[in-house]
Amino acid sequence: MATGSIQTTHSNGSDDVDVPDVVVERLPLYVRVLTALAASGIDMVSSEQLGDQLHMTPAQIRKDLSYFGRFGKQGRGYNVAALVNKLKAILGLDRSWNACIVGMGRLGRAIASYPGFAPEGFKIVAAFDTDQSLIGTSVDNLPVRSLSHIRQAVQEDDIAIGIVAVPAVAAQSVIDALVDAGIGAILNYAPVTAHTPDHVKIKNIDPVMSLQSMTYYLKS
Amino acid sequence: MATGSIQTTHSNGSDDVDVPDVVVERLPLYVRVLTALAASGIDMVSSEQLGDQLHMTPAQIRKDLSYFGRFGKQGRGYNVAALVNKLKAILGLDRSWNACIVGMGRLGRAIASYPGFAPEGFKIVAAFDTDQSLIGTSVDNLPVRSLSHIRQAVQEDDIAIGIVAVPAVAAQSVIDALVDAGIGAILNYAPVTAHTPDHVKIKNIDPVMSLQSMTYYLKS
DNA sequence: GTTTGTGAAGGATTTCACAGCA
DNA sequence: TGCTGTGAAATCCTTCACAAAC
Repeated sequence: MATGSIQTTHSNGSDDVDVPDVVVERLPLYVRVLTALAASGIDMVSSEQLGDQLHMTPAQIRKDLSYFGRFGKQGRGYNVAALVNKLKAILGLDRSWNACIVGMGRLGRAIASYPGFAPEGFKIVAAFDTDQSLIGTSVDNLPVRSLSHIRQAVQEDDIAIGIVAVPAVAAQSVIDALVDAGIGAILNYAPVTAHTPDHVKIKNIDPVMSLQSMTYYLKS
Repeated sequence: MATGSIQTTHSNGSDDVDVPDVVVERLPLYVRVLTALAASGIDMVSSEQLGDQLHMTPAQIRKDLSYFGRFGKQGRGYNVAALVNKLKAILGLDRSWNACIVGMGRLGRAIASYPGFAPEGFKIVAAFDTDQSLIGTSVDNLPVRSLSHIRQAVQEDDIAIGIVAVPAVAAQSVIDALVDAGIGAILNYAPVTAHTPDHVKIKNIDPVMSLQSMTYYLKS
């Protein structure tokens, strides 16, 4: 809030809700490259330089940013540190988020052990399964609990994100349970097209499907 | 698809390869749901029923399919078995593909052990790393080789797909090496925006970025 | 001089709506 | 009857181009 706070001149004070999803999905990209630039000591950057790094047009970057405010200065570009902070705040990355994993088979354990979440502020604070032989065991000091405790855990531990790593056939019912427990977002590793109500975001991680569309271009 | 087998009635006489990427990316979704329908003994399906399953409009499904031919029958819908076979052929999924993994740290080993690739026809036939302490070890009977052998291996083993699981800082140079070795497609797990020439497709798997865009919608 | 922010233009994708066929 | 395939319309997204600001 400190330096040169620029109020959006659009409408009211709260964030506009008509930002296209595609724009929101690019913001983490900007955060990442800006963070790298800041780490290498660069403090101003133009949309053209950002476009070179990200292989996109400067106009798109400027347009994207313009949905949220005016962050640049004509003739100079953007202040790297200020912009990265602003974007993190817009994305809600100026705080940490609690997540749980459902499904502690091979995949769930690999996700639980993945060291990339914590440095970005995503803390895995609970793990669930329905398999009695897994319940009570621990993975990286994270005890595996019965799925029947999920509602209580989500509320007690302020869990906003559910990570689904169960077999395809179980995924929709697990997702229903997460929604019912009051989760806000789901990262789904199960190879299914799952459905959530409008107020719950879901994103799928599906390497097989990614491969299956690339083979189209593998003319041989 | 090779030449000839699909004729479109478009006025433009030249062979049209202009199927939008976004359409190609939805085809694996259709293959998956059609495969499930076939397994449950259903042999005809309408675009409306498919739309219900996939949460998309029937018109979009019909439009997507129309890029490749006329597969349906008015009043009846689509023959499930015939359509899934046709789509698999279009995507190149009527054969198997060899892949290699570069980077056999924690993530690379998890990918190598993932049992979801082989049933879909993606065979991981080689693994590479630069770490001398890993080279010579095996993961699930897959020997880890020196990255310097990659060019030879890609050609000898007919490897079309490279899976990148190295740290961010090493990713672009590994990708350059894969391109140089003659790979056709890359599945990149490293959190970087990497660049490839136009003839090499690349797709990124980045769970952290997926989370970072969902938090935008979690602001309470 | 440089570069932003943004209306307008252009392009891509989705949806509509209905002719045509089983 | 029911449903596909597809031009046209509508919507969404990207790029252009330039006034304004530094």
